[in-house]
Amino acid sequence: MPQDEIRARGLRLTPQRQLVLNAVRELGHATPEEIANTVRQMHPGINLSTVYRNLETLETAGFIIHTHLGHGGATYHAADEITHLHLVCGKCGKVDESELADAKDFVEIILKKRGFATDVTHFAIYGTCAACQVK
Amino acid sequence: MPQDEIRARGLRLTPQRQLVLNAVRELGHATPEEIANTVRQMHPGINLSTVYRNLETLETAGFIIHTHLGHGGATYHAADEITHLHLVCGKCGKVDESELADAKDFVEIILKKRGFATDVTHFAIYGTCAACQVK
DNA sequence: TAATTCAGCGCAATTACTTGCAATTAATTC
DNA sequence: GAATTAATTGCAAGTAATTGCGCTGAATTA
Repeated sequence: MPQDEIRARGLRLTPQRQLVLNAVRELGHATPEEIANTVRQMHPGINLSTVYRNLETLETAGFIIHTHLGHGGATYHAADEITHLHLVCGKCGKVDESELADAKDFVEIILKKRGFATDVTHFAIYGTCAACQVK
Repeated sequence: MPQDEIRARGLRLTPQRQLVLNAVRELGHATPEEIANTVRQMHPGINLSTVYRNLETLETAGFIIHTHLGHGGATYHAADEITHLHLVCGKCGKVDESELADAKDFVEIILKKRGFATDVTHFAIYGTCAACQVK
């Protein structure tokens, strides 16, 4: 439970912040609009700018992560639920998954050659899924 | 020269479209605003919505690519100039590069295990650069 | 070259997202 | 529990990006 962790970072644990984090966890992949709608079920008067600010604060603190699954807006998910790589088909938009271990050698090559510590959980991999390659 | 290629896809080759493509090539990594400013040097009255639409059309047609280098807006670059992976440091924002060949084995694993054909040129790799790891 | 077609344009409206600021309130201290 | 501090909020304004629509013009055809 990150409530103490939120306070440990000098942040306030406000009801709005707790609700935004809960909504991100509950929804899995979610747009800011979807998160706001979920939060409004418990807190009807919450302002959208409050949701956006909390999303940014929670991401900076490491509790959530955002990715751009295709063009347009970002989607958010809880950081501790990242257990797979996201494979996003550019043709049909389907999101498949692959084990983090599949990127292990690749991550080591980049670290050795460039000194760059990759955060493989923080990006979606674009390409074409098996079904769309047939077309 | 993709002028014939643009027409081959049933698209018109308008002066505005040509200028947008030229601007993306000239600027390398560029935001829509930067692209619009460059285009306006040759075509002062062009509308920003025209720039946005042409960016989307050119990307759909495969001439340019956009990535989200960090939070916020996208940046665009010409598709045929993709020769490296982009390594984006989440701490200082610096963009480093690594050879496409470094992802070769990783791409093969994903294709074999998931049947997913990765387009490695279409994403930025997030993490921490060598300098920021020292901190 | 003129007529025709319809992709593309400019404009204004709209949507998505961010920011400045005064008021509120979570957390701390006494 | 009261006083204090400053992070956070709601609101309105502002910026970034998208969309609907009537008109324009690139490309085709005769």
